[in-house]
Amino acid sequence: MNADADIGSCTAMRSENRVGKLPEPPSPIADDGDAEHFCHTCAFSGACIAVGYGKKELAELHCLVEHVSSYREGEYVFRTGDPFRAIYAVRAGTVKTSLVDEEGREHVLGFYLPGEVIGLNAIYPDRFPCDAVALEDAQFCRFSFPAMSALATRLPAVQQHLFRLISKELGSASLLAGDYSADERMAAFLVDLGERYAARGFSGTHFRLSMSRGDVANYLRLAAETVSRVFSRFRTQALIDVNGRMLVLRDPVRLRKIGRSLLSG
Amino acid sequence: MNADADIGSCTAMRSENRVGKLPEPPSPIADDGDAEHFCHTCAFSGACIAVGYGKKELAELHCLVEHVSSYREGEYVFRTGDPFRAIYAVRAGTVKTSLVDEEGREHVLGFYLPGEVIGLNAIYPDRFPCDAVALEDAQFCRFSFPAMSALATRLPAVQQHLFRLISKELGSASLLAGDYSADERMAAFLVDLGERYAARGFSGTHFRLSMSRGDVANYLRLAAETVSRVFSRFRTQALIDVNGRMLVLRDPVRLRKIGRSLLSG
DNA sequence: TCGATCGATTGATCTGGATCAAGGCGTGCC
DNA sequence: GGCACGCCTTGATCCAGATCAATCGATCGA
Repeated sequence: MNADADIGSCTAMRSENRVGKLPEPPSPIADDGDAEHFCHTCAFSGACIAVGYGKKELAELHCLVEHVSSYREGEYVFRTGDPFRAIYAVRAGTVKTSLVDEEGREHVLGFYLPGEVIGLNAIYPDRFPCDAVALEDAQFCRFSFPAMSALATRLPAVQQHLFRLISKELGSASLLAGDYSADERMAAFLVDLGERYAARGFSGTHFRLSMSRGDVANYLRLAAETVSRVFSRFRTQALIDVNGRMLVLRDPVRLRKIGRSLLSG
Repeated sequence: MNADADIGSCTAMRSENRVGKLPEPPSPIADDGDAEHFCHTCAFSGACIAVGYGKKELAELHCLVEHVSSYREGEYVFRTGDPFRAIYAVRAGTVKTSLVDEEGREHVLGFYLPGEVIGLNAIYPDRFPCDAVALEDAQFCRFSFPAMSALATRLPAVQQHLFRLISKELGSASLLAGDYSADERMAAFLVDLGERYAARGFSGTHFRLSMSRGDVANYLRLAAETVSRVFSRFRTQALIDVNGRMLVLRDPVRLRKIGRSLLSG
């Protein structure tokens, strides 16, 4: 549904999601721990790019990571209009991308979890068409896009990966553009989030929403009150447990059924 | 707004749009006429890829065109689930892409004019995630995607072009996913269509809608009746003239203002 | 400890656009 | 020519979700 995209995966993560019922889970971090000893700090030694590439590719990508940056909650990774130079792999934290239209209304484009990539929509206009804000303290690996393209020229696997990355995000965006009910959207959103966490090695049923109700609402094209109401309804239907931002998917199967039109489509 | 994308442009078109007030315009065809003598019939000799590449690239791309196909109105170029092998450049006619969800509801993803490319959203799933139907008799150049990728590996310009193509479509899809009123959507849609026609050398203010009201409605997430009503309202406001499917943008400036949140964003 | 502030929930009401319904109009076919 | 079928338009009504409003915590700084 959303941009479930990663550069080569960063999937070597082994971190356990220690969430039990509704305690605060550890802030997810994409860190492989070992696996070629890359992606340790994502600084010089890390590329957050592991699975699927050989050592040669790894070493090359490795050199691409220009810079690892940390941002505090609320800080901007980039802003609308900034010249496009690089894409960013989220290493820790969650990012929201959004744009403010001519009327001053905000439109949330997406939420990005550790292991996912932001900035791909900037390639065409050659400027960032949206803002990217850290919803929690976050870390990123910054990849120079020109350098990455050059590498892609030499390594077909990298090129292919980039194509797939953008194409995947295109598919997600198109789906979200469709006409669906509030329940369908919410269910699909929750299941999708769960699956993305699960893909990173975290719990797919117990997690913390790092964004406000307002952000969820905006993303799903709903009002914040509607999001609240749907949560309540889903709770009385034993589909989920919500406690503030802590969330438990109690019946992922039924949720998936509700949101099926938007999922895996 | 929509996928205003072309492979290298096909822009050498010189065809005049002979539409006066509301007569039937010629069916737009992307044909450069001369310019390296490519893209004549788009068969063996044409690649529909011209501007920006040197002769070498042209010659190479040229060889990529596997196949030129003609479709009658209503025929499918590809269907949901078909294995992804190639992308298609529209040479003539208009194409609608759409998907049918689990509930059986259709969701129109986009309309593609001559010079634009369909199939890019199939890269990731490696299958076409939607149907593509000719809304009028149409012609396409078919490019093997593996071959194109291989070429992109050798020719950075081609790679860059592909990245931009997908990224552009991603931007359009995200915009459309936002929350806007019926008027904003319609105005933006009309202006965007006009601009895309204009970019191909046709009139940007006098053109024929090749899709039904129902298709426009579905694309804009509205009911067909609403599209009709907005047309009527825009007409009484002297913004447009509509006569069946013939359309005149009488006040593009004001239209653009109405749809500005969705345009050039 | 006390406000103050901000986010979330819940209730009451409103409304943009959907849905239902009834013609009109053009086009093609017999 | 005339009929039938699709598409489009227009009017009447309905409803999902927005908006307005009130309350209830949390969190936080003084």
